[in-house]
Amino acid sequence: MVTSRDVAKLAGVSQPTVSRALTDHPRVSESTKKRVRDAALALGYSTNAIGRALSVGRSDRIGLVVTDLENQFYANMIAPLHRELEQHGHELVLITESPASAPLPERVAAHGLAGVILSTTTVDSVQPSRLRDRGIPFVYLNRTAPSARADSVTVDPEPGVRELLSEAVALGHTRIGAIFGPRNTSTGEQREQVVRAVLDEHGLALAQRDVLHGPFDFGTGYEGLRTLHERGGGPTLLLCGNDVVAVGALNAAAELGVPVPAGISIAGFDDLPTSRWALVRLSTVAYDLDAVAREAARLVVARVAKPDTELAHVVYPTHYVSRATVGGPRA
Amino acid sequence: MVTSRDVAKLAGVSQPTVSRALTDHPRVSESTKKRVRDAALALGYSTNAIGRALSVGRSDRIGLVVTDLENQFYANMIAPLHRELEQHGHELVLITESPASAPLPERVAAHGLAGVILSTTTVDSVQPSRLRDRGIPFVYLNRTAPSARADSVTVDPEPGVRELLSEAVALGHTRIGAIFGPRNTSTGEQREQVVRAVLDEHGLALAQRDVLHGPFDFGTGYEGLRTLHERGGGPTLLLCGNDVVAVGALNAAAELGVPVPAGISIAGFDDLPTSRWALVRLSTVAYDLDAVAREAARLVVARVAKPDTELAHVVYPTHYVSRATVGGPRA
DNA sequence: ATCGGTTGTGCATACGCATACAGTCGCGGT
DNA sequence: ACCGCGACTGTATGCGTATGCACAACCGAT
Repeated sequence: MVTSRDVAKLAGVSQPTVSRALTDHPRVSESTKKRVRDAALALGYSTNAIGRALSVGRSDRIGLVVTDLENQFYANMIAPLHRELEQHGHELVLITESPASAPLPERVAAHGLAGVILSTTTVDSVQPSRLRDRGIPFVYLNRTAPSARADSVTVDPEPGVRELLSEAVALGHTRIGAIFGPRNTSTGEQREQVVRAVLDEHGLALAQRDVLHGPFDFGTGYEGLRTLHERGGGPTLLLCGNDVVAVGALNAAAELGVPVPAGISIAGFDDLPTSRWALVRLSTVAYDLDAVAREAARLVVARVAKPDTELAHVVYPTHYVSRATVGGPRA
Repeated sequence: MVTSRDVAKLAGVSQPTVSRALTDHPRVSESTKKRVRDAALALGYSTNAIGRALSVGRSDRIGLVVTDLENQFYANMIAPLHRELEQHGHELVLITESPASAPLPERVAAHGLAGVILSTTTVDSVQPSRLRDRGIPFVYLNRTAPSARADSVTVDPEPGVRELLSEAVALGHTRIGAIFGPRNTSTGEQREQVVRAVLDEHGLALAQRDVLHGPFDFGTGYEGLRTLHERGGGPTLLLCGNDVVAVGALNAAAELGVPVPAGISIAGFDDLPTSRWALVRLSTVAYDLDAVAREAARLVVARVAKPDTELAHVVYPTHYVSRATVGGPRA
């Protein structure tokens, strides 16, 4: 392995000078900088991230903590996050919150992460307060936790939900059901509250029996629609906690031979790329998923660089995208 | 930050003893081990990965190098890879081969990765020989490069393709087209060769005008089907380089109002989870994607632990899964 | 010519951990 | 009683980089 000392020898300078030259320290003359750079290039040297991390006390690695990597929602977050972090010279480390393994704060500290992006659904599992105790910057992505003071980037469901329900009401839907996300989730609860509030404005309410809850995954939507179908005479419009759930419902409907939207209308939330497929054409409450992810990346990076600046709470708007899965209620 | 020295002080031993106790060194008495463990627990200590990595000369981090994180194929690899690596005490770092940034070997070395899983489509971009020069273990996932001696886990297209084409011929298809993967790809080339060979056994051949090539992405399938459709009178069965391409074609067909399989049959390769959706029901050449990914993870881990053991080339079989997108040829 | 100030570089050291080596202690055998 | 050996544990050091500090060289001003 070629070290900065090797470069130093070749360039005829000391090791610290190599370090300074390569980090563009102002107190190094241009001529030495050039000599050092040439030597580094000749030897194929690139500074050892581990040594650097140990020396400066932190790495350039950002952890992304998610509940479930299989989930399409998280899968779609990874690419934009990675791109943005890479541009800032950081790398992305994936972490899942498996209850089996060590508590997250310990794992994060042990891995020497510079910062963490929390995008888990369940609120308490990561013990954010203990993260703060350890001085590890973290940012909430698509969820918040008021008690834990940290940057966050979230989405405001209201405009999108308002548009969606206006259209639904105009189409004549009165019996509306929902498959919401898990109850202990800020995202899930917020979406549920907004839906109920906006429905209330229209003089409508969700019947108890038309409301289901479950994790934000395919199975929740799939099983949910089957449950409602078995009961018979269910809602004419089914609001889903997110697109993954909605697609699960859509697939169950297809299997059961229930036409969408003629038999039942289905709406989602998130506007994932798959929802735009001609095979899916999911009507959904949309927002700029890539921008949200990139913003989270920017926030951690900024927080890592300057831990004591004012907290940022970025909120993205939503809008309704009407495609093919919401139509008039069945006769 | 709590260090091993803090633990040492609390436990009344020296720092090296802490290190040895926590790594379960045989020459440390059970009583001191217990005292050290208790002290560590009391202080919430976990060994600093950076310090450890610098000391032992390598980290426990495995890099996954992919062409395109957006691609569903890679997205589906990540979860099983992560799980398997985590079980072995390694973590997963994502790396994309962006031509813009530094050459991969330098980046890998700089990040201090213990090993690398190469799952890029293009063969030469990563310069595997230079990886070997630097002594960084790497493993090929879903591709090979005969010149570079390294472990690999691949898939044998033949049994699946054979089943697929038997069924297609039995159904009466004679005019068969294909959208293959990129030409400079081991996976793409292999699949193409096998298809041509098996077709040849049936006395069939691909007409030049019915064969397209392109990257393994949605757009390739989408544009490909549109191109064939515009020309008119195309093949009755379209073989796609992988499921992502096939789904692209499927969506184009849906937009164009071409019924599948009545208007055209479409087959894929990989059997991604989305291909099983009731909305998709893609007939495809399948293999155990999770097992392939996990095997790759196991191979790097083993290679990192013992760099000089014999090379492993694991090949998984394929089989054909007949769902809804392949039927008899149009009249 | 002398001196304060600036510029550029080297020296020493620290980061947290692991490990080769040296040392201590206690035990059993003669 | 002495020696030797094994069982533990401490000391010293190294991994590769960054950085505070000291120092040398040089500049311009008096």
